[in-house]
Amino acid sequence: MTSIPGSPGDVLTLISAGTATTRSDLARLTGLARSTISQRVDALIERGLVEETESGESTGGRPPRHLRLQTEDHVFGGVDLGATHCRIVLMDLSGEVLAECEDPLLVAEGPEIVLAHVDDRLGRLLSVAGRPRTALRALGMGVPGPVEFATGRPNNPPIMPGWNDYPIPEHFADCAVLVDNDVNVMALGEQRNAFPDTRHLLFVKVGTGIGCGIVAEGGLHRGAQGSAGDIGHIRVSGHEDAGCRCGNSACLEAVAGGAAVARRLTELGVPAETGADVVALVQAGSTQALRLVREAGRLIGEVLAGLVNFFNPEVIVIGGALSRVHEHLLAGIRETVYRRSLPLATHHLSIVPSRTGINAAALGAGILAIEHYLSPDNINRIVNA
Amino acid sequence: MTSIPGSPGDVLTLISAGTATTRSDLARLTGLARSTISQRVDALIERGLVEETESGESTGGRPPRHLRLQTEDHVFGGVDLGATHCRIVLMDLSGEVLAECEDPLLVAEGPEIVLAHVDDRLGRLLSVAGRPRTALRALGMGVPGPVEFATGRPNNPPIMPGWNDYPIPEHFADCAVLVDNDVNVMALGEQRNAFPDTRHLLFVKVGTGIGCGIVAEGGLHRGAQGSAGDIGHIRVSGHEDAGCRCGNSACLEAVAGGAAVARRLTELGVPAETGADVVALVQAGSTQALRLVREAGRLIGEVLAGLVNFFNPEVIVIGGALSRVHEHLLAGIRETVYRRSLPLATHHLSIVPSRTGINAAALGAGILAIEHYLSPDNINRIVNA
DNA sequence: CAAGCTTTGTTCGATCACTGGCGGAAGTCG
DNA sequence: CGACTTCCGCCAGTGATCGAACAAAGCTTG
Repeated sequence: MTSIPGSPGDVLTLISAGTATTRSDLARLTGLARSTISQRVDALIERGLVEETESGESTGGRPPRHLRLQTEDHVFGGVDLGATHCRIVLMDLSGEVLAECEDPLLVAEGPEIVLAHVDDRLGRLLSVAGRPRTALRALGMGVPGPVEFATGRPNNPPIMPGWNDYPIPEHFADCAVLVDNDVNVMALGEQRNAFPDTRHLLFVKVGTGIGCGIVAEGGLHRGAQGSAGDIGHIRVSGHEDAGCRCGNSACLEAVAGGAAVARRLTELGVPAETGADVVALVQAGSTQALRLVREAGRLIGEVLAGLVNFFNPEVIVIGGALSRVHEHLLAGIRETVYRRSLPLATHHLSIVPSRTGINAAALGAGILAIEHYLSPDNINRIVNA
Repeated sequence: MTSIPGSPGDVLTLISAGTATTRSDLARLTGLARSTISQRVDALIERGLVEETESGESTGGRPPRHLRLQTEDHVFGGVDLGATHCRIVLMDLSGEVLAECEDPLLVAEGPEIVLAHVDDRLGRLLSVAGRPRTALRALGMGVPGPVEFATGRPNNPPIMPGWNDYPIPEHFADCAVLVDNDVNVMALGEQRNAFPDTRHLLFVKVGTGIGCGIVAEGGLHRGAQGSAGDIGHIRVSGHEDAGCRCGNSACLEAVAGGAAVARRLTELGVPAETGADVVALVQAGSTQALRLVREAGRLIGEVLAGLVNFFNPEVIVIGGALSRVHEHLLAGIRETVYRRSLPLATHHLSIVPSRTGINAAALGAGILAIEHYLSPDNINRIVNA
């Protein structure tokens, strides 16, 4: 029956979430008989999905045998494709990172070259971790542009020439491939790692551009065309003179993105080109850079204030290149959000810097892959096969 | 197992959605044996949830016996509580309206008086429709303020003095009561009635204030504190002088709400007090009123443009008092949204006037009640009892 | 320290829900 | 009018789940 829990997939979900660690736990939580649970767990162990650890502490009777995900036979890849870099992590079923690497790589080289590079590095990571290629179960990938998630095809991505409508998953045979926007996977990674109990979260990436990943009801919100979260081109007041590459003016990105801040710094006589330059200047103690970063925070805060009223998240995470000087950015953001949003929406709202940092996207992409593999439907299919 | 369909609840869901109308349909769709389906359907018929209509058209063999929701034994109430009115509809299990009424009623009279009125009118509607009180299965209610949906308690509602934290459901014994914000139920009603295939929809209510109901993945998004959709206090550019009752300035509501438009009309020498006055003036051919309504549309459009980028809905529905002159309001909204939002997000976006009109909230509230009653969990409980 | 208690996990017969084949019902088609 | 098709109920067979009894393993207590 619907939502009568207890299928192999549900049992595994409870184990993977850490909600249940013993057979008794599972029986209690699912309401199934202990004997049925034993059968299910046996099946999962036989398929290599679960393993027993040695007996744990007794609570007055026979000590339970703890269960956990089997971390040997299954590995997953998380790929963070940026405009100028490629970062890959290899993870086991529990989300532990087994190996990682990062290389400079221009996404503009086109899908053939870039995906061949990914394939090559995945092979190297597998051998570093000592796992056979056949252990690779699924691959998650975050790319810097809009994607039709169902098919894994980029949808007119502005900074990925040659990738439009390219069927990325077909490049990797015998392995499920999930492709999503980079900000989405960052949001997922941050929520799963740092805020597992938070059901509504926004992840704001402040780099050259500005984007936002949306977690609603614990899952990613991608919108009708998969373009949700594109907040870089929302209008901010009082900056009608700032033209944006999108053709409009006063876009958030055109006044508060890393490139925009760098340009304004240059105008003030402090030469800077990229967001990284700005970060360096702030860290070197430039008061002008600091002031502009804080001002950028205020502008981002103005947009976020509206989104807080609209979406009512519990947590807003700030990530991306500029967040390395997050104290100043956050100060500006908080200042505006708490002034301009409704008290009911801000009362329990936290605005925090990213905890997963530079790994956010790759980790999130890996989690996307793991969760796909662990989805009850998929597990039931595996067990019944 | 999870998502193996076929429980009585799932069967009923298919029948109620019109996805399946015969036993064979159900067998095909669920994958269960015909004999099993027959059992299930028998149980549903026995409980009075489903009934057979006479045989339909043959497709070359024995004609199927069509099934539909039993509309006699179950009725549902949908209550639209406004600041100054109370509208109630009585619906059967299929969503058909059996009776309705509307009375002036000040929500500020407080919960005791208002809910006693609701109770009284419900009784009258039941007798008009010729159904016993015991047939009332659930009650949905939309109220003009934020609500903690899980408990049905208003959460510091600004225009509902005396209602803060009042446990509305306790007022109606022996009947499930679901209380939500009025804009939320309007969004739900519009989506279920007019856009059943649309999974992401915004319903914007333009009245004295401005609010927004959010349908994401086919369900209502209420946010962390249930305050999602409160877009009336998002800042619009270029109106720093407009003070708002919330204490800030340049709020959307303070420049484009019905009261704000009326005030600006008065300043231009055309006396008006409320949104209704504005509507009357437009209908009477006042070019100044028309111009201001269109301008209000542009301001609303500016905010919506940002939300379209962020949320990426498929449909935006415009409702509320001012939408009676929707041609002019919509023209302004469309103008700005299509100019300021990203092409990918606007390409398949429709911006349309509400089809359910004045009944939107009451219908939506009724649907909330019906869907609660028809939820697979609840049906399984009923059938197994 | 041995007997009893508590909690965990397994075994196995009983049970119950689902299946799928069969036949009857109720139409269409040639 | 008979052959065919589709729909539906009946019923024995099957397989998954249950629950009671049992075994395991540590704690508790006299």
